[in-house]
Amino acid sequence: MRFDELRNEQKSLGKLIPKASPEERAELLKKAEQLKGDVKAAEAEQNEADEAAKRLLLQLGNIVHTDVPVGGEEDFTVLETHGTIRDFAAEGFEPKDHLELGESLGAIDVERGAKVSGSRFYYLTGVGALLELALVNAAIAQATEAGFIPMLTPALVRPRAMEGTGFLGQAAENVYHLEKDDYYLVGTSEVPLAAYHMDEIIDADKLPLRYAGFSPCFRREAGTYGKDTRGIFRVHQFDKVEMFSYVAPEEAEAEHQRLLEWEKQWLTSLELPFQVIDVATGDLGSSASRKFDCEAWIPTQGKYRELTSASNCDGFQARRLSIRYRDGKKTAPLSTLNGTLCAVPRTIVAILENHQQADGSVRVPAALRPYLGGREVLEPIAK
RNA sequence: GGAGGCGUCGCCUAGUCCGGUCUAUGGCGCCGCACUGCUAAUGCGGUUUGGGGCUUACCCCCCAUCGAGGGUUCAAAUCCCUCCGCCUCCGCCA
Repeated sequence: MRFDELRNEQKSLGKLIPKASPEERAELLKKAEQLKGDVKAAEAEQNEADEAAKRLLLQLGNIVHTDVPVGGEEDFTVLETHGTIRDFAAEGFEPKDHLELGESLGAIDVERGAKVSGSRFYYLTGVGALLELALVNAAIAQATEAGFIPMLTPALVRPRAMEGTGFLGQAAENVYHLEKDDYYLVGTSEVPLAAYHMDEIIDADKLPLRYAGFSPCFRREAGTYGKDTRGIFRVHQFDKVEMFSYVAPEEAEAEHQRLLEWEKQWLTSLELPFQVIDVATGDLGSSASRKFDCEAWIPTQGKYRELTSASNCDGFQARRLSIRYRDGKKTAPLSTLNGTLCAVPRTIVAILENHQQADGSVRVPAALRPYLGGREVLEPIAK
């Protein structure tokens, strides 16, 4: 018999006991005692089934949008191209890579980063440190202007937050875990921003909710040995400004486009040439139904590389984190979306390489100057 | 790190000592209706969430839910254990 039926029987029996005469009472107690075992067994069975269903549900990835190109990492579709790639040959000099530039500007120190913390760690020094602060301030200013609420978030989170955002699936090997305290180091503020409204029901008229998170990001970069080993393109720790939206499901696709527009606005203001790609199915991860990346041109690599990424997670994270919205009488999972505004090291790479000049100096894009004390050019320092 | 207090269906709150009469009290807010030139006030009703049954739908019925999970018991908001969070005091610390 089902648990709720047995339980109903047990409850009605329980109501009779206090009122019963002594001899009736003994009889009832005997019956109740026998029922106890049945109830317990049925409950255990129900719990087991619930657990199994939950486990299976957590293994499911999001459903991919039908327009997403099918294939692996290389099978993306280019949607748009913006800006002009510089012809350094025509300008009469060979472009230096970001590390060479960064070192001569006194902006980047990877040697001491490696000495202190190991490979893929770095120091931003002098003008490099100022450049990060300028980028972060400019990005937060743009997001705030667009209506995002600025947020400084925890970088250590509980397992539930990590699991709920979908980072303990196939991406788990890239996540740092503090075993002693069972904390995870977030790889993006998407995690604390999504978990922010965990277990909440949000009134429909409060949507959309938009947050601009700033946090350090930690990535183990397991499985990327030998990839992007020079400089600060791929590192274990960096800072990032991230956009995060909670919207009604029917608004998700439009919001995805809006996030992309804000990313394009940002890269355009930095005067970087870039393309927008529709990421292929094999490179989506478990939580996104569709992902648009903005890739900036990196002169010394001769190709476009990912700077920002905007994902539509639909109800995937909301279901796992139990975040719903109330529209009239009905409550239903809402949709969550996230998009990079500024991942600092990669943005620095792109700025240094694209805006370098023949004498080794780097031109500061106009939009960034107010955040760098009006500085127009970063000059190499004497050794 | 040490000591103590606390966590109740939006918010506040009764109930916990002493288990069954809890189908969780009352107030606020909110929603609906009534009434009144309008507003206000007043009256009546409703107002956690999830699952299941019935149903065109509504209604209604059942189960779970008193921070979470275990345990004791015929029976747990109430007793016991573990964990989480908040508050107060002490210690330490940017």
